[in-house]
Amino acid sequence: MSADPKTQLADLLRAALKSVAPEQADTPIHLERPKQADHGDFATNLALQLARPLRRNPRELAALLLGELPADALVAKAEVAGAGFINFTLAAGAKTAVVREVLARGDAFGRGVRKGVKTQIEFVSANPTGPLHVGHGRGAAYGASLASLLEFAGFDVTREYYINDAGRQMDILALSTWLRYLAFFGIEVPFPPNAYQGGYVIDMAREMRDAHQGRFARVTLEAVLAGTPGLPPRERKDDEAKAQREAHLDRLIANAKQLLAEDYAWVHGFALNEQLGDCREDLQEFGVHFDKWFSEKSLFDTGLVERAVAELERRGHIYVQDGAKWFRSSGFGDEKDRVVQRENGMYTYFASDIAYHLNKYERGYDRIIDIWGADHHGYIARVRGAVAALGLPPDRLEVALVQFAVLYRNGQKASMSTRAGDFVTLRELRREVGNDACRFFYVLRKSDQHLDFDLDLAKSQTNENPVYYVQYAHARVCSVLQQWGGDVAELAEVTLAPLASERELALCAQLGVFAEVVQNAAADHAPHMIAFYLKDLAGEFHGWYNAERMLVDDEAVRGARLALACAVKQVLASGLRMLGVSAPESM
RNA sequence: GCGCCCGUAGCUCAGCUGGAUAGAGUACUGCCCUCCGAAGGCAGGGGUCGUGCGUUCGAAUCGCGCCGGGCGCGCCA
Repeated sequence: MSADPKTQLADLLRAALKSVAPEQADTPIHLERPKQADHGDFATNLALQLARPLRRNPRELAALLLGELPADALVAKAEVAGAGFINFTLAAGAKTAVVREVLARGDAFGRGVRKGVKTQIEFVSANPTGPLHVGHGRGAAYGASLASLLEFAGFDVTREYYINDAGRQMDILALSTWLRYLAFFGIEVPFPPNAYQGGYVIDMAREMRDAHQGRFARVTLEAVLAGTPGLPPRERKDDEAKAQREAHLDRLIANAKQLLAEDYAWVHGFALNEQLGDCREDLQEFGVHFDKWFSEKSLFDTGLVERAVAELERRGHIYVQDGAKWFRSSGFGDEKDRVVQRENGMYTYFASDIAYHLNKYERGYDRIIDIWGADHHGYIARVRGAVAALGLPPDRLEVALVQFAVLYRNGQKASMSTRAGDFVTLRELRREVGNDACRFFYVLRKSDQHLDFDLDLAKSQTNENPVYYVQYAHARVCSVLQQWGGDVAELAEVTLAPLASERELALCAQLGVFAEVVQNAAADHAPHMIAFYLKDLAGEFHGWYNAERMLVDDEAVRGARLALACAVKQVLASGLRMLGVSAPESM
């Protein structure tokens, strides 16, 4: 298979460059697609770049380069323009050739060849303490799309979810569930305002009661509350009151562990499994798949957390102060040092995260991509620092930040606190808007850009969602092909000479950039570029569709046009697939 | 206070890593279904790219200073 026009042109230019200026033969050759049609199909600023080192007029250099350009059937016209650009117009045959290539390669068209680059992507990783909300949804849609995109670009991708099953938040969930459960047996412990308020907690408590009756209720109100500092008045919002509420909660947890003894692990595990199961189901319905669910707790069970901290210590990056162990992250680009092991002997979340990243490296990934909420950006320096301190190459670790989605309802910001139980869940959103619109909408802007998610708009005006525009183009092609009724496979052999109108050639050019868009989007971690590309491609198609008929009597014209439409359909399907959006045959 | 992100059409956003006359969608105006799907197309108005310097052949894009907005700065996770 011949190389694509862009590489061929670059080769021709390289040859010309070598004879015009051998000493500058390494100058990178940049070819771009001009915005204006009369600037041809490709343009290069090579002469402008050479002007400075060679101390020569750029237009003269451009003319010299053109003089030395080897003749090739690919190029129909090449001319010097503007300040010293060289504009190329391709032969019509070179432009339409992409149609045959798409039809020949099918799903594989546009795929990159970087096989063997092991890439791990970790995303969502929400605490399993309640339903996923709209913010998690964005991380899920972004991560899943990026993973598919990288895979399409040729990387060997593993998708991973990190389960925070070892921390205080899980204890709070277990406690919350237990307190709701106790209420069924007349033990009415005042429900702490900083425990999980959501109705799903009561549902879990009810399940516990139905399955186990009073097994976990052989306690008294006094015993549950023993030693707690009590709750400050609701209206108090000062730091002291907050600290007291947290202390109250911690004491309740301690009491629960003591009173339930071995049953505490059961309650904890029950709540975890319920929420994790719900989360998995939710993501699966959303078309988001994971290859591995990695437990934070397992890092403790296998002793990796201990080993990671010990390794940092061995390398001299740990010191003790105020009874706690500190990692000297300030020596690795962080703004200050961080605690890894508390005064009470407990490891911090940071410690297990160091261990987790050590584990990722030990599994031998070439690229490790973490997708975090943008509020974690202050966390990057310390994790990267820890990686470096462990003697691992920090360049392999890439962090992509996803800004929160801010919900608007009736023009008002909607609250999204999980603990308050007042938020819109991903599941609710999916049911209202549909998975396709949801996935597309989420990746329609750069991930590090704030997303104003207007619920009313997304719910009530689904027909205006751009996803339908792209899907409609796909369905239209399917519809025409069906009415034609011929053998699609034969279209791959058809002569493409009848494709000559401006619209048809522009459409071919659009198909031709697909592989490039994929590579750029992959390099930038930017699946939104795929979404925008699809919108553009669909737009070109709709315009053409309205201007020309495909099912005409002239067999040659009909064949060529159907072949083009078929190629468009293929690329639309490939792109939509990357974004986790369906490509319907009819709608 | 320090750090990161952002400021482009009335609104929501792109802008291919420095290129030629800054683009879509939406909204507004006027057209196009006896015609493969009108969830579509065509045409039109709409801009000091927050702002001021600088870097160079050339800046929405790179650097610095302001102005405005978001987020983060725990022995929480």
